[in-house]
Amino acid sequence: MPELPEVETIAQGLREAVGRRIVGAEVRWARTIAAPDPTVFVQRLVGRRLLGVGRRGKWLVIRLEGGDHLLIHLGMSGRLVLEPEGVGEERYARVLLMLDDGRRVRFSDPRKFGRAVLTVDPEEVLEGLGPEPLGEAFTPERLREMLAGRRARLKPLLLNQRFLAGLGNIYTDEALWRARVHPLRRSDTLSGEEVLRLHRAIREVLAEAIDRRGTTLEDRGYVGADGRPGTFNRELAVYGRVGRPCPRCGTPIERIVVGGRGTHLCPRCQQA
DNA sequence: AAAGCACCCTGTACGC
DNA sequence: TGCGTACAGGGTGCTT
Repeated sequence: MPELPEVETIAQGLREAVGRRIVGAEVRWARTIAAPDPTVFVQRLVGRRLLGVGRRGKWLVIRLEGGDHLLIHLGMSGRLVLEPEGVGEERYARVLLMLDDGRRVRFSDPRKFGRAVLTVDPEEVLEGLGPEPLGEAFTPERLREMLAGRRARLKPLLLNQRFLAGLGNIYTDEALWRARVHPLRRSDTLSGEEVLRLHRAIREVLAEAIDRRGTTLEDRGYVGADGRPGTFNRELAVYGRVGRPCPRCGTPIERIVVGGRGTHLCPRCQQA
């Protein structure tokens, strides 16, 4: 699933197309377009030049000439690929943007959970998001305050985009493992030392994953905008590694369900 | 505020 | 071989 590092990787790849003009657009699955109406969506895109590509949490923010912003959330199975001219059709293509150099931006999404929004005011979509985990404002002290003001279990809290923007199931489990805290720990019970470890773990795991261009699991197919897979899966300590030894202590990794989400942990390193 | 659940989707795994 | 069913998962919305 595309989480912060995957979306960041895609944003970087998409910057390749900055300066190009959209000469055509096609919506093949109307519900992928959250707003405006798909017909209006296409009308407003065509003729616009791409001015910049950014990211906020798991949202991709594409700034367009004329003041519009194309926001894209990849959901679970979304891919955004900048493809050269002459590439064949793809079964799961939901939205296509034709560029003036012949290339196309293809938004593919087998499970149809992804969404695109065209808006002049991105804040309208993004304002509810929590802080950027890699941003300057996300300090250990800030995290301490955030955690102290809540009393939820860590795992669902870290997955909550209104609390912190960008973590998904993979990096939440990896960060908790690195910090050596249990996913069921209540947020307001962490010691100062544990908060520091968690803060550091979140930032390090995300930064390393960006360096590796994200995580591509064998059974799922995330790829960057250039079509290349990420390699952070080689660094995963717990996610999808049930029964395999903890890289730190050798204890077999366990899987529990928290808030309906599969959750991976080392029962020895991460004591409840 | 926290937590549980249904829902949106479909590929895959699994039992028969 | 093929069918039915459960499940995964990000996010939203509703209910308790």
